Amino acid sequence: MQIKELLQEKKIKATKPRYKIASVLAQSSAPMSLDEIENVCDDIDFSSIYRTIKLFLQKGMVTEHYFGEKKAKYHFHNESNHNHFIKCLKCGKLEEIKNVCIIDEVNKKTAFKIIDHYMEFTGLCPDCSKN
Amino acid sequence: MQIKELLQEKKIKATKPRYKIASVLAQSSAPMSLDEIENVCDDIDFSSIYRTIKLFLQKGMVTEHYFGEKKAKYHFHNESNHNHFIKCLKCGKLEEIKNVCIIDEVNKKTAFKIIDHYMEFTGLCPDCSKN
DNA sequence: AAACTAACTGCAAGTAGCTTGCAATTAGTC
DNA sequence: GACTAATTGCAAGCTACTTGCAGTTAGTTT
Repeated sequence: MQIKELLQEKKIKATKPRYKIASVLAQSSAPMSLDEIENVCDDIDFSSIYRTIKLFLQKGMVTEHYFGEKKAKYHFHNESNHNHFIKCLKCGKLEEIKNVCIIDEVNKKTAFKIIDHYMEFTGLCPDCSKN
Repeated sequence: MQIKELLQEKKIKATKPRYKIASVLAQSSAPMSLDEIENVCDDIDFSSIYRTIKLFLQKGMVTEHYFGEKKAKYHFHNESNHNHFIKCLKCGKLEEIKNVCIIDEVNKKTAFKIIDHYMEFTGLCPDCSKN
């Protein structure tokens, strides 16, 4: 789906900053922090990036994660992307894990009504486990 | 295991602040933030709590988590505790999920060598899903 | 297509949650 | 009980957001 149509669908006024931030996030396979977005969009003020991301979060366009760090990272949300990542202890690389589903098992173990979930795995990527 | 013996085993000088912080964490089933610890240990300076927690982290006595928040929470680590939590969207209550294991499945899906993992589920606890 | 206006942006100042330097204090050894 | 290296409290500093406000802009109305 094109960014323009997505913003229309979500009833978000399509300003230049929003268009650019959405494009950058949509094209990044790895979750990005606010200042990583700022580095790419150096013509946009940090506070505007911050407010745009908050808006995208409310609209369900991005998800927010803390990969064992105090800095939040944001990931463009779509059907094919299920928000399970694995992070390399050595180089910090984040990679998505697809088709892993544990919801049914968790549902059996708890009386909570599960609405969302998030998993984080840490290890060594193939390159780092060699050396 | 007694706190005193644990500190000895980890070769940590058993000062009063450390003893108290370890006791508080060991007795709490829910992960605690630094200022939640400070509220209970109001005679201990915040910076000492901070440094003690960093030490406990290095020694593998506690684990650090961000439950979709920018504030870190710390959880006493032991064999019976496997670090999978579920958080109520409405009241924020955190509850531990036991005996959920997905590591084998993730191992099949990725070339990473998995060293640690962490899962977070969000939903409504039984009380909150009633109202 | 120019005027209108409600929403958005940049700038600057403010806050929360950590993080560190240093002098006074203390646990564990001698 | 004296010694000393490690730990603590205090205060200052830093990082990552967060907010108020006046100028600007997208989308509608004329």
